[in-house]
Amino acid sequence: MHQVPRISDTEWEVMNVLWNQSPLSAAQVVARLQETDPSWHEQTVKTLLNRLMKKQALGYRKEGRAYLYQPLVTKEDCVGAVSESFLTRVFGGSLQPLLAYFVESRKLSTEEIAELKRLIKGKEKK
Amino acid sequence: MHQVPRISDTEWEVMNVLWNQSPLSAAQVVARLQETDPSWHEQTVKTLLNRLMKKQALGYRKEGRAYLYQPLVTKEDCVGAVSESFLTRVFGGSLQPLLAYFVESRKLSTEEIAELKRLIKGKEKK
DNA sequence: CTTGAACGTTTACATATGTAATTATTCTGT
DNA sequence: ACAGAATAATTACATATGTAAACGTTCAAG
Repeated sequence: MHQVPRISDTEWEVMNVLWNQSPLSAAQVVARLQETDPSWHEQTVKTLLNRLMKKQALGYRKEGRAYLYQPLVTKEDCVGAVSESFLTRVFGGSLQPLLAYFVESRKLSTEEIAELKRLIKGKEKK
Repeated sequence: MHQVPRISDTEWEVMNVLWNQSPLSAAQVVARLQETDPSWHEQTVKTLLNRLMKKQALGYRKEGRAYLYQPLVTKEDCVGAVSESFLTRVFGGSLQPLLAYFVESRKLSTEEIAELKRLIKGKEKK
């Protein structure tokens, strides 16, 4: 588990695109983001890409005129870091209250419940 | 579910103290925080209390020379807001991956597993 | 009454974040 | 070779955040 840079809310959206597929050019990243939210501004995305490079969260290779960006940190590592912090801050570090909260928080489909049971069964085995 | 102000990481620590017990004076809040982390600085806490008041997250009543602070927002509302944002940002809004991640992330005691099953059973009923 | 402790208020300051505009560079077509 | 389009780099700027110091006020003890 490597140490990961702190990634802000909007930066997460950019990273999510690149974790989903990479490498991508800036224009492609912009296009992906605009698919779900047309209000994304080209320059804003460029700024975020640059900041993420400074943080060593992204790298790039030149491809003609454009850069192709790609993650230097895994999503798993970042999810781990931010989840840990979330768990600590909001639920005092105790897993049970967190799980209770989310399980209670919304409807779960029958399949989701089945899946969850399966997961728990897996833990039990150990 | 009221709208809640955005509460930063360090502000959460202060709010947690006051959600746990209130009203408390600034000095008492400082003391509580220092119990778990002696590096808390008096002035830092005062600043955070002030910012939280500006945000309408805290209120106070005068008690002689000192203020007694108390939350104006419930922990439930704040947990709801930040959990929603976390779920969206990190797990694309899907509950199942989040639950899977946390269930897998660490050991669960037998009791915790039992408790979890109970929760799930409760959901099933509906 | 004066002084210091206790408490709140104001000011400080670097870094982070959201959101871009402006500028520089470079490929590409004419 | 030059102009325009596409990119990246630089600069901008308000607000948020972490972390306090400095200042003002007031109560309490001498």
